[in-house]
Amino acid sequence: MGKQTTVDGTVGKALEILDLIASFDRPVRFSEILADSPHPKATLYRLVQTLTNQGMLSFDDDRATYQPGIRLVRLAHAAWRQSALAPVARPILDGLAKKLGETFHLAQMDEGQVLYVDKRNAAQPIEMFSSAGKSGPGYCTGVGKAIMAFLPPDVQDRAIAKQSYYGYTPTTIISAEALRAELLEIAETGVAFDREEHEPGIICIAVPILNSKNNALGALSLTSSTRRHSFESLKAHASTLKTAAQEIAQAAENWQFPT
Amino acid sequence: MGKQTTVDGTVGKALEILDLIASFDRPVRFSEILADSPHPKATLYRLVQTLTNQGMLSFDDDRATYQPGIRLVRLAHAAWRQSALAPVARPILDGLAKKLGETFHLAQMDEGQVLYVDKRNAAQPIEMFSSAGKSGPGYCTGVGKAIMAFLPPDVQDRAIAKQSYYGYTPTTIISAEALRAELLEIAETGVAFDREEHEPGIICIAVPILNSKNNALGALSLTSSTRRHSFESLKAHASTLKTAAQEIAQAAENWQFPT
DNA sequence: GACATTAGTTTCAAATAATGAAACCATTTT
DNA sequence: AAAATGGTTTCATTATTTGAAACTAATGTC
Repeated sequence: MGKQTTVDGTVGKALEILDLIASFDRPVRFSEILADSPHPKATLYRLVQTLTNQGMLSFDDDRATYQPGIRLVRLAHAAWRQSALAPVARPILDGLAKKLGETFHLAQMDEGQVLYVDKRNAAQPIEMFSSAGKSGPGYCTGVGKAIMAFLPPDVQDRAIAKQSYYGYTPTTIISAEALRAELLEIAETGVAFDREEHEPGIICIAVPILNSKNNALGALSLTSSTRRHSFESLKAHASTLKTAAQEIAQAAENWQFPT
Repeated sequence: MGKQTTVDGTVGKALEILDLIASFDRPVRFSEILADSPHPKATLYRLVQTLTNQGMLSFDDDRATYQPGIRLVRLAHAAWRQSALAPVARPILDGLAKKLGETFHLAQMDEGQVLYVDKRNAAQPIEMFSSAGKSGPGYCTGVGKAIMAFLPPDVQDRAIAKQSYYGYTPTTIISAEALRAELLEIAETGVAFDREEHEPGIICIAVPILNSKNNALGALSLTSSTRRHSFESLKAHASTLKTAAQEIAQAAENWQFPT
């Protein structure tokens, strides 16, 4: 009878509020949160207080605004270090960027959303959190499709269902059926493309990083613009990317802990 | 009667567990968490389940282990972007690193702990989350002392009380009284030093980043080794650092949002 | 300067969710 | 086969959360 709106008691509600506040992307006043939240004033008030006490939100006394707190950054550090992929992939990404002078992304998937966990750009110095931690849609990015194509059926179904299918550009995939068809093809070839589906002029080739069961742990992509590359010239990098992805998978698999 | 052990209901407990799991710094099994937690099995079990459902923890099916989840990384991205200091300080840090070819840290304080929010190293490319998000003790680092010296009395008292005073090296400050004395001095001069107090051979000079009320928003430091620098040569950078800190403070203060 | 409005905080009885001892199940060990 | 370990579920009890409403403080209006 209808979908469970995912709340998981008080903790769920509190985290929902965190998300909400983060989504504003600027300090917000209590009343703004209230307007966007389903909770009554008093309830929200106490929840926000708790989060603030806990350092998950920080409160600016002068401006009376809330924003995501610094405790999150500390926790995320632990998450990142352990997200099997990012740390082990670093040397490999470095190598790719140095050798090819292109822009590479390492991404994982979280609830149908692509989460970039690392990025290399031979030209500019690395950006910090400003790019790692960023997230984007799964259905219209190379990495997103590469990952989705190699997900266990049930997880894949959920991921497909969670996409928005908003038409960013004329080539964006705007239906679950079309996405399913493309995922099948990607599962065959092991390579995904972004054909200006998210942003005009931006194209990319992506390959999944697969574990021993052939499930995607993440994906690796080379991003470029239509001015720099044609699809043919992108395809030329496919095997290099595949090799790198395999190396990363290998390294991740081997990265076990002493017992 | 006795100190409130900071729990804030269910949400507090859940976050405590997150911290606990993060502190292991490797995937952990349920029983390991149980052993280190004050909660009975069933309670902990449900809490961990909730956190996993919520993506704050991720569960490895094969190994039956938990680790900090990827949703944290996404949230932290928002936190970092908004932590008034880090984004506005970027160009200034870049400039310092390029000009002086030294290692710089930008840090804030969270509950008496120093949290590094950015780092520049002229020699090597920037490390990502691997250094940003890292945290360290406040009482034996340059940035920690620089910040603590410029905290409102009540906050400072709490920060002083929360230090461990573990003697990392022979020069480590190992009592609250000694720390207080040094903080007074730092408040006078506006400059803090780490005299190999945290790690042998590592020294640093740090200055606070102050808001208009003379309270510390964070601190900026130049870190080096005893081989590269004497204290005198570090001191020579004091005014450069102070200027940079002022610029950052200025930029942070001005960084308001359109109304 | 009184009056109204908006924004934030507190109260308290009712509703709900968290608790944890114990039982249970599934593996692994002896 | 028996015992132990590790994880999961149950359910009556207990404690927390809930939210309508009352309240306070600050700001705006006439």
